[in-house]
Amino acid sequence: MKVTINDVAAQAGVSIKTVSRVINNEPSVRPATRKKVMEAVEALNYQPNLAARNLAGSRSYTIAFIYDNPNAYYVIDMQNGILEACKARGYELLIHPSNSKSATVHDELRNLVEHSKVAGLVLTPPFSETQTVIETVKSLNVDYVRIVSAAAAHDDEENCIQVDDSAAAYDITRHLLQLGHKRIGFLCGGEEHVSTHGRLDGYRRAMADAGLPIEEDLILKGEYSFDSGVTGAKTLLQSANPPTAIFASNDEMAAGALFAARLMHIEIPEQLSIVGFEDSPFSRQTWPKLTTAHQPNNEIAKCAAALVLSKARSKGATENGKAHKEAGIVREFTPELVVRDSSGPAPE
Amino acid sequence: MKVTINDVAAQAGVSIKTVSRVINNEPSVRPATRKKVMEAVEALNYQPNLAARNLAGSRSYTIAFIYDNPNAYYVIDMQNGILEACKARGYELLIHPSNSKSATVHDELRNLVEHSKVAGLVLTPPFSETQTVIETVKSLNVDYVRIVSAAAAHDDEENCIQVDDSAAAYDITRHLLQLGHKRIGFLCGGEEHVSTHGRLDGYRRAMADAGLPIEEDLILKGEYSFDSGVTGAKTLLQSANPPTAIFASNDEMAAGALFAARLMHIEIPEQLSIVGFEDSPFSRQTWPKLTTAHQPNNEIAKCAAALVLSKARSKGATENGKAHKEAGIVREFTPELVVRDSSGPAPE
DNA sequence: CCGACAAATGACAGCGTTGTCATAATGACA
DNA sequence: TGTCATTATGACAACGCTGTCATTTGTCGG
Repeated sequence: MKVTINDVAAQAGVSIKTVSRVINNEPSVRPATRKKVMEAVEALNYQPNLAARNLAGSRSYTIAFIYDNPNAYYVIDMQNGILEACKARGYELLIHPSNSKSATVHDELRNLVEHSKVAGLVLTPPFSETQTVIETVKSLNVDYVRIVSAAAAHDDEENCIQVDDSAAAYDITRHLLQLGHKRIGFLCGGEEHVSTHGRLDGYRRAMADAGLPIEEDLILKGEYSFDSGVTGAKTLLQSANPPTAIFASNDEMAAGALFAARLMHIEIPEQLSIVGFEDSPFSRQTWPKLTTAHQPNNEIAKCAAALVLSKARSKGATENGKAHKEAGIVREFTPELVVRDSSGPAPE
Repeated sequence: MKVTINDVAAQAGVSIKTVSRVINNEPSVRPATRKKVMEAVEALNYQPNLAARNLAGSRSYTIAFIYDNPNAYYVIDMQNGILEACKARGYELLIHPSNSKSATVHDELRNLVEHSKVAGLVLTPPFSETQTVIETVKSLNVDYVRIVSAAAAHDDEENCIQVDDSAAAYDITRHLLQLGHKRIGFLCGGEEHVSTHGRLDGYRRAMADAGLPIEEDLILKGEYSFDSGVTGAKTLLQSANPPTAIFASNDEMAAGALFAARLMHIEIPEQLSIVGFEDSPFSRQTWPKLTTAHQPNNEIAKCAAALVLSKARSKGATENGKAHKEAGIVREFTPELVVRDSSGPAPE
């Protein structure tokens, strides 16, 4: 029923240590021996006991996923991606919701790393972009990968999976410009998100490249929430000279903007274009369906997890500091424009 | 830095076995000794090593959360609730997305239980309501708790946390009836969900109690998705004699119905009332905001996890089959009506 | 105050793996 | 063919805890 390393060793006619070497991909095993062992492993469907590995070994077979993003879709997508990567490599995942604003973040992380002996950390925004968090994980001497908006990588690219918000926002803005819009309102996300600044930057660049003036009155602060989308859109639409299009920094805000427009009896997209960002499921569940930028969260997370695992494993296996770049790990993503029904030609 | 049971034993002046007894709440420890040990544990901030416990002990300190519900909000709420309960008792959580329709469910679960040696399972719908799954977990001789719609508990109440969909649906329907609606359309969820039948049952009872006829033409099949809400609502609204209210089986379908009404230029709630079920975040992000039934998923999950943990622990600690009902664990929930803006008086 | 019995405590052997170090096999070269 | 360096393999302890069983301590009746 329960097959241990001893069974495999017996079946292959070698010592358990040799089996251990094979399953851990250690050197100094003759190809013939390796093959014998592999066959035994296959035949018995042996799977190493994680608890024993964790206990005996110096490294652990668990990574942690840390997040403090309230967006359920985002978190689930990320989590599933990470889970896939873990499963593929026989690792376990520790889920750790947190709060980057909490004063005890440092102790919390330290405790997590030291007590649970995790092999690595995957961090998502805004947690991954918070200065105190970054400093803490660096000081903790643990492998980690931060999923961040491009600008937040700083000089830590090797530990980051970057999302180029600026480029994507540039594309979205250009889409609106090509539809003839000249006055485009911009609803910012929360200040603490680096993506907020990246998206705004993309907007500014696109406007500038089109030779259009940037009216600061059209740029409003917000916080990636439905309510802030409502408020922001109302403000823009009630102004003396309202914009013909609104670029909301995420789908939730865009849904809020849609809501506000509905309240004010403004037809979308005839009288006003609204675009979002992220392509979360409900960008297809609004009326009209949202034009947005597709962010492949699942894929991003998979790469992040694969990267942190490759770090953790290479450290264990080979001491020589080979760069050991694993194939198939993309380190930079640019969300792609998805045109749906909430954007149309500028009125008049 | 890393404090082991040996340190505690030394500090308290007892053997490690006694410390083990104390932290596991085993009998046969003199109160004075227990106190001494507790103090040492406190002083050193000792936390047992999970890997070692799992390896040495017959029981494990990990429970698994199994789900196949595509609703991210639902899953996250549940997950957070379970996580809280686990943390409070020093357990670890294994996340296991699955698919109740897959043919390999049995092997998958068997493998999970036997290989990972989990102490218990928490199952959510529709996974928890699938016959093959139920049979499998029963045969596996593992503690489990199914979160289910009341009717799915069958004769397995001791292992269920029940949600009384029927009662809640009754309340919602009565709310519409009190607003003067007489012809109420009903959009069903997926057949495989027991909640679908419970909610329909509540609707039927409320109609019957109000002395109103039940028109089968007004009851449409669907599948808890936005799209099926759109389709169902369109069908109802385009019929010769459309209803004045639509009861959608969940918020996502209700959002779909809202979408359809919008397409057909029907004013909500003036010309048509629409209600949902579940009170997921986007019931507040539609226009108008949805009248729905609040389902306290986080709380439900916390109770489910607490229940499975109390089962697992009581089995280990005391052999005598004490019922050992833990305080504060609610086993039956009835979602409560939340009136927002999508329901209003019947027209005319 | 003693023996008998129960309660409390501790010694020690695992749990299934990895790490360390000793030993054996292999291959190159004289 | 013998020697030495090198690579391959194995024996055994250790990881931090729990389970089993022996031992000690305490309690109570006589």
